[in-house]
Amino acid sequence: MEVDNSSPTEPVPMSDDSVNALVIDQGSNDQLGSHDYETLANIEAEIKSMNAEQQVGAQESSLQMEVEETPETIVPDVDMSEIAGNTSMEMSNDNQPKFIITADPTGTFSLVPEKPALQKIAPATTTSTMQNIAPATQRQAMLIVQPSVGGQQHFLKISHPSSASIPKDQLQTLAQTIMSGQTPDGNVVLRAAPTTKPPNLAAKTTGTNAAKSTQPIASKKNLQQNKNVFTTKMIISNTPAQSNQQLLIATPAEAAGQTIKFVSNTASNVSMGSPTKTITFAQAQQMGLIQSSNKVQHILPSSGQKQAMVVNKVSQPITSQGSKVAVVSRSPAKILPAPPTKTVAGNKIIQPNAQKVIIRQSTMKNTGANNNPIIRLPANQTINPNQIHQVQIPGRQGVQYVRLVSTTSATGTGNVVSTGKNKTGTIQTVGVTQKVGTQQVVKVVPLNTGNQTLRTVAPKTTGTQRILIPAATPVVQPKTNTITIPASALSQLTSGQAVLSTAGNVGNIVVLPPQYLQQTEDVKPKLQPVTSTAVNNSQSSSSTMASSSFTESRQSRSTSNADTNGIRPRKPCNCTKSQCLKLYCDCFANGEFCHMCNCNNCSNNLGNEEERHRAIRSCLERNPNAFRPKIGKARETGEDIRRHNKGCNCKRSGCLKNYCECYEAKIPCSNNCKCIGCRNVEEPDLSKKSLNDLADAAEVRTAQLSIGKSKIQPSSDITFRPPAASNAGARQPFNFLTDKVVEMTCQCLMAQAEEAEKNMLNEEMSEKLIIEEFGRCLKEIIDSASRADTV
DNA sequence: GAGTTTGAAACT
DNA sequence: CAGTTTCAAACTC
Repeated sequence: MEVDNSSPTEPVPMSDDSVNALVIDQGSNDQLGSHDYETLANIEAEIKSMNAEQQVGAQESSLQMEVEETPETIVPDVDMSEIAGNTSMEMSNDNQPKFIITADPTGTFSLVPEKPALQKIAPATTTSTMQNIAPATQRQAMLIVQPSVGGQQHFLKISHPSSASIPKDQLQTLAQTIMSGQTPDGNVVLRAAPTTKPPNLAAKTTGTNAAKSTQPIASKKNLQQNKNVFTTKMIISNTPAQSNQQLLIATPAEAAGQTIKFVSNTASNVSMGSPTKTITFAQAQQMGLIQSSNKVQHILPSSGQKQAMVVNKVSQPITSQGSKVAVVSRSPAKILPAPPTKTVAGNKIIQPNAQKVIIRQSTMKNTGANNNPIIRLPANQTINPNQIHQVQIPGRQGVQYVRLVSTTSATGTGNVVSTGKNKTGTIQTVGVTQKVGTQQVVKVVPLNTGNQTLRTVAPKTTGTQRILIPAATPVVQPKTNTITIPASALSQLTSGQAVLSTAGNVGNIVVLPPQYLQQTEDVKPKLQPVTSTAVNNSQSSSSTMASSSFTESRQSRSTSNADTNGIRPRKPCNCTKSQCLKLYCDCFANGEFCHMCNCNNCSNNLGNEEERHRAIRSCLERNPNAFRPKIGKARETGEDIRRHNKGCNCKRSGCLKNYCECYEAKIPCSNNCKCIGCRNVEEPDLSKKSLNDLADAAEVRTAQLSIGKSKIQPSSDITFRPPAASNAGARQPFNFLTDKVVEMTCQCLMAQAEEAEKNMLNEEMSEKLIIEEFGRCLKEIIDSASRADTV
């Protein structure tokens, strides 16, 4: 899996034995400064005594974001009105789906519906889960950036659960610490340090934070007046090494107005009306909440129903003290296709009415009935960023196809989006892949059960952030299980394919076009892409790419097609008649939307979703496996080999041109193939080599004897594969008597005859030599057949 | 870039 | 299921 290594820090080695998908930078010295701890502790103490504020705070904003290191969020790329029918300009609309990307104590990330997640951090609705995650003694503060979009005035608010006041200087210090990821005394603020400690033990940890309370700068009323509030939450724990520590760096708002709000994250019961401080954007900048314009996420008011979202993370200074910085700058993501009425200027535009996206670290365990499923990949498996992974999620019917997106951060995380269908409807999942030592883990969480698709968003020029917003509000609390993807399953995944519907034969398609992948030039993959022998199960055109650099290849190929946003199509199609709604179209076949293609009359886009879905259903009716990988794995001679599931039917290309799907996938033809005159055989095949030698000998002799012009091709280029045979009986020697073999055998015999004649041998001796030669040829053929039979 | 070849997909 | 047609990619010039 390709990793976006834009993080300024080196990844921390991950433990192999853990299910942890991600290990976040941690260390004893990776802590908040004492000053910050003091500040935070005070804040936390006040948070304890507050409960409702946080809920209100959560509800006030219709768009909540907790931005953390490498979130991959997907937002509706077009027509937001279509997605969120109930999304009004009122940003306080709470009907919008909200999701939180969480990370459990072990570092496994997942995207979960906001509601349950919020409950976990909202003490007011005390539940067992919540208590488990946010104990009353837990010291956490939450920083919420809420851009007020609907109103005329735009504020940057810092609300604190407590009514007590926070000295301005301390508030500034805290804010700076949070936003910059670095404390005034040089310490680096790290994201949660995953430990094996269960979340509910967090309260037992002794924190040293001492935060002073702040004076509210904005009232809750102000918050409510701010419609279209964009909220970024930052949860800070008092102890960095705490298992449930959550430190999410808020994304600063732009002048459009945001609110930074401290809300309680504890379960304490305190009356509402938590004070909120409201400051202007300029004030915020002054205070250091917003560092600079180019590092600030801009959120612009929506001017229409449609909206796009570009989220840009706050640039975090890199400490020169060797400390680790968990939060790094990210480039924005862009919703695609971009609404025609909107232009994304630079990388800082966020159009409102977006739905809530909360990215936070979770304190949930990664196993158990109430947890999100974790897909554990074999240690020797490498995740192809563009590959579809077939996942069977317990508790759900059908197969989930998970596509790993190459937005991996320095910590080796990436997100996964999938959709599937069960009896209750489509289940969309979002997961995060991470690499722990040699093991990769994908945690999958269903997004909703509605019959709606996820939208895609393309990152802008740099950065790996994605926004994922489900179209439907209904959310099911996922059953969390651990799923292991065997190597064989991985191998059956097809790169270039997006998420597909599953068992139901029909279903939504969640498309995560590879061209939307992060394509930072300076980013070096951390999780190495598959090797040529691994899981380059590419289909059709995509398979021609070297599997070891699948993404890069595609990128390099379409560099000229890169738009201003750096979004490159994986491989533009040129369909003219199929409307890109048939499998002729590679984009469609790969489950992707056409983007920057050269197709005519294209309907493979969001604007024709209905038509597209119909086409998908049609394809699935014809062939339920239509969207499944064509390249699978077969076990032969004790080892897994890749092979075309269906086999090719080449007749004239000799399976040595890219017309042949096997050849294109760089795999030898197999028994599944019905090709004629196949020469796409495995090189080390001894049987083929024997025949090759036979042909070689024939050619050499023919040449030596100058017997006309041999049609035999150079021996080095000749390999034979017996005619297609799907059963063992077909491996009989006579099946090897192809025309060419016969021809070459005759050449050998003729050469022998010529030689005998040349040597002036008598007829008897000549016959003897010829017969002996014939015997050798037959023996070669038989041996080849017997050897091939064992393969 | 236009025309040809090729084989998968779609159709009958 | 087999034969034919359609289609778009691969290939050639």
